[in-house]
Amino acid sequence: MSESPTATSAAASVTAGATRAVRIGALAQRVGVATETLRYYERLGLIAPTGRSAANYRLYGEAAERRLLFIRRAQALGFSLEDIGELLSLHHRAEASAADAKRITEARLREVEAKIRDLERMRRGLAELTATCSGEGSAAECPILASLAAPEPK
Amino acid sequence: MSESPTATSAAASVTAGATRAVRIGALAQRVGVATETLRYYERLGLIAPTGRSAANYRLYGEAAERRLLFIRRAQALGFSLEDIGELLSLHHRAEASAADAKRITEARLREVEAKIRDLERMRRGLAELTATCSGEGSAAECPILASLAAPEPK
DNA sequence: CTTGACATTACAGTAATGTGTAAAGTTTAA
DNA sequence: TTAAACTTTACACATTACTGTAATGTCAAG
Repeated sequence: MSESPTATSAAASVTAGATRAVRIGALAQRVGVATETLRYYERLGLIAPTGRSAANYRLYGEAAERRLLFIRRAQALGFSLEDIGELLSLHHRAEASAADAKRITEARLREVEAKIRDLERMRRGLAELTATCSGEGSAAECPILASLAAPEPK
Repeated sequence: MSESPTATSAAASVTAGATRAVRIGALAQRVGVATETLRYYERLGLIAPTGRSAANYRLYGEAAERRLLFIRRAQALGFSLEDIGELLSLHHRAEASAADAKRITEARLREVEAKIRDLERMRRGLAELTATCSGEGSAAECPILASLAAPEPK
């Protein structure tokens, strides 16, 4: 079985030409995610192996790494995996329009801004509470608990 | 069975004295949550019925409503139900210290602030992306997609 | 007496993004 | 050759805060 030029052996030794197919573990390590995550992304349709080895192992080309980096950057911006799927599909459908990508991005921006406003409101409320409580004495005298229990939350 | 002064009939008709026990549906409607939510809170140990009717229905006194309002106010400030459980238990344990409530509140404040910083970073990134894309042309020319796909996310 | 609204318990499902496991087969290095 | 490391599939579990369902029992009104 050692003379068969399977893609696996190519991954391990051949440095020539176009393809350097790697298995899932190697790809996962390169981009810093778990192999299970890659299979999960595959189920979601975000990424697929280029092919399979003779033993049915997933094999990935270089495009896979770029695709995963795309996913990570988009995640860092707060896009959901569903959004990311759309962005990826726009990315390689030439007939897609830039307007679609812009629409998705603006929608996400509005969501992020809304969430920031919510959290700012919480932050102000929490800051007020901590400011009123010296941390001394019993819970019965604690202004934080009193404020939460008050009939008028002000 | 009609002359037995069950708590249920008391809830329905008696207006005298200290107790106005209500069933789960009435309490839920008053505070604007679903009955399933109240049973869920009970499983978490956040609230318990004052007693049970002859037919084993949950019966709640006035304290229940105040307790639920406490929960809602704390939720609005971003406390998890687990945190809320702690705050509630501090609230009615006289020997508890105000420092505990302050510690929980400050921890929550720090989490909220951290989340705001994350979201601010996302907001800036998303705003930059939307600014660079006119929305005209094909996806191939879209600076948003180009930026996400770029080897250097800058 | 029947109908409809309300209650009970126990358990399964949702959303989002993974993580972990079992049982089996494959590849690599010593 | 053998052991360690890797991969496969299919499925269950983690988190948070609920929501829904089934099968059954109870209560008020007409």
